[in-house]
Amino acid sequence: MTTSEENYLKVIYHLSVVSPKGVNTNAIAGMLETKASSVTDMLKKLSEKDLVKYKKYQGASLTEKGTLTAKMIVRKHRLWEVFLVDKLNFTWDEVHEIAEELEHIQSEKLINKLDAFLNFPDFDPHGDPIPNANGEIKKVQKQLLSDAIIDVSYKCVGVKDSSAEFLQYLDKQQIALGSTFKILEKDTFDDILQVEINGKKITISDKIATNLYVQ
Amino acid sequence: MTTSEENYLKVIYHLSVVSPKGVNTNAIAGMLETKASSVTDMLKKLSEKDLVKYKKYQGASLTEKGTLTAKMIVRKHRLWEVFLVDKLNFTWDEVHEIAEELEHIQSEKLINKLDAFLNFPDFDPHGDPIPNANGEIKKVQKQLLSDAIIDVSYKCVGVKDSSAEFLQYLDKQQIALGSTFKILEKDTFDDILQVEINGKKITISDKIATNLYVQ
DNA sequence: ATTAATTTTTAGACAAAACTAAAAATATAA
DNA sequence: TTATATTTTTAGTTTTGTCTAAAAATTAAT
Repeated sequence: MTTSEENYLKVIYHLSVVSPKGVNTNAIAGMLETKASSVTDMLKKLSEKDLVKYKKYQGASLTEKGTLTAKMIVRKHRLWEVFLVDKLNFTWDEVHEIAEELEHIQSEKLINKLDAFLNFPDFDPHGDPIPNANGEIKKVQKQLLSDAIIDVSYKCVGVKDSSAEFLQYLDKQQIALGSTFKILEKDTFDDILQVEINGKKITISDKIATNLYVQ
Repeated sequence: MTTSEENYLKVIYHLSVVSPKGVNTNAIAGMLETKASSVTDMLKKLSEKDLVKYKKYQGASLTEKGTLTAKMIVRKHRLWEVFLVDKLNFTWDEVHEIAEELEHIQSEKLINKLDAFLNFPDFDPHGDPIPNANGEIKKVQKQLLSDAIIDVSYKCVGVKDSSAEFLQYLDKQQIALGSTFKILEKDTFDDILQVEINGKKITISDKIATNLYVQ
């Protein structure tokens, strides 16, 4: 498996959540910052290897083999993120880029020993679930803060957007995984929320509320 | 920097210890399991980048910039080895291969944080010195067991051959870094040694004695 | 000091993964 | 439903790092 092939599988895996019956060539190209023609070439190659189901003009989806492979890459990515944050004291906005490299290290023994060293975490520093060694993922009930109900208490369990900019904004607002939320007021016109976070009252825009998962 | 360029620098760095005035094209090819013609191509490229001093038919040596780059790769390799052994409980014969991949992860911040996490180790699991963030290497007085004197007490501080086979053989003989040695008898004809290791008397062949560093 | 052997370099080709530009298929709109 | 727009694929290049085979330079040997 080359790094390039792995990156394609990972992107198709992530895009399949929203397009389960077939991921568009252009969508893949967009995620990988490459051209559609390059994607076509790679889809043929991955199809030959029985990792991707691909019919011309019909988009791509992962085979069972491809899905498991993709999950193992995601597993590696997220475990390394936990390592970087928990053990090396990186902040949650710094780890994605480094994990993008580390996820391509091959040894299965390495990743299973790392998993044990980290005490078999279920979630990465952004609240995303970590597939176990069999590819099983602990599904968890969560909703966007924007869909939350007034006066009910919630806990922040994840972010939808995990860009460095967004994460740094959350740091500035002192919002982190585990923060407690209660919506005090919801403006129906512009969707701006008055929220109590960890006891403090602040105003939160719709853009933030639609990118925070609570429980 | 590509992985391939880094591997060439690393090999030239290691071979320079024995051929300081210029490393042969064939020697590099041998270490990298590639062909001499490929080496010539790469030497030209590295020379353009001012990492290698290269004159046709004259062999290659590292520039100052190339030396520092090579040292940083060696630093990464050896720090990862310490991590694998000390934190993930790998054995010393398992770590080289994995470190060959990990040494190409780019982030400098990562490696410095890893260094701190490991408490700034001076030596890797095979007794080889770890360059610090400035490329400085703690030089240490050591000699081969084959050059040791009868009836003097020594401590094992490193291995010259760090192949998995040799390391596994040492494990079987219960020889590890820190083991104490005393040569009891030296056969001048076939160079076989009678040695006391950690209090136990055993026979050691010349091949072993010329691959163990003591102090 | 020539000749022979070895090492190194050049020249030309190839595979992987990308690209551009043009053609083909599909989707959208009048 | 036909025309237009968009998406996807094909065809042909490029770059990186490798290869083989042949030529050139160096080293060793008689």
